[in-house]
Amino acid sequence: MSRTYDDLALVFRALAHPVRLHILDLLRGGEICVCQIEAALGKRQAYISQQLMVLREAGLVETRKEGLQVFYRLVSPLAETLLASALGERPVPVPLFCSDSRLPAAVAEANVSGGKRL
Amino acid sequence: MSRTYDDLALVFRALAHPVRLHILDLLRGGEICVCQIEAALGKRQAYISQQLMVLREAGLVETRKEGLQVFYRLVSPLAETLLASALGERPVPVPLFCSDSRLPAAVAEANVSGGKRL
DNA sequence: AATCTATATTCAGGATATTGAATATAAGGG
DNA sequence: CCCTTATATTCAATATCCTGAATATAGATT
Repeated sequence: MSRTYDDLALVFRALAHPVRLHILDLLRGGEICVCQIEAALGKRQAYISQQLMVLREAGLVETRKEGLQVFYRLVSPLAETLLASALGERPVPVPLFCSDSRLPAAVAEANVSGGKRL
Repeated sequence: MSRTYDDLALVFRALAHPVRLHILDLLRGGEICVCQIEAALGKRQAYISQQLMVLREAGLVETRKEGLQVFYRLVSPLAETLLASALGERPVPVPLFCSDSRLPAAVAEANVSGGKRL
């Protein structure tokens, strides 16, 4: 658990970008797919994908494919802790209109978009 | 308490450098002067001063002059929290060979040399 | 197979960060 | 004053990051 300053600097560097911070903040609520990130941020898809690549290479997130969609999730306890310190504790994400536990995507979407559809 | 992602990114960027992280880690033990940082890191003075300038401009540290020496201290609660998360809680700094409270420098130095990381 | 949809990659430019070298300032002591 | 010590700043070269544009891939659908 005793990382070098170099290792830690790499983590901080990955966090040192407003768009990446925004993405990570969304991921704190649980796994979501790229299209949802794209919708939440209102940026071009390719741009989002570039930032996601940075987060992937820094080891902060991992992916899961489901058909055409790719779901991202936080996998770095350190990053989660740092985000909690920087952004505040996030209330437990409670699905607003859908409680089907077989559909993490739908649940996440409901929370991301503020409970739009479904 | 609700900072923008841009504001937070600036803080993370200041932390995203191994030498600056090392300096900040030293400062967690309390106020120390530049010469001590220089000794602890074994880098050129001008280089240390450059990194300190970055930390100053990011609002993470402030200085106090005492004769020829300049003492630096952490002034950002957020940065302190992030450092604690990344580096672990620091034990209360107990001076090893000197308990003279008029000499924060000596106290800090004792902790610096006793708390090697990396 | 052709095509659509979701996501990823490559490329290039400009912007910014890094860091060594040299120099500048500021304060204390003789 | 001059000198020494402690620290800061400037300059320049290189490296890295940022981001738009274009393109590529992989899976689903017809």
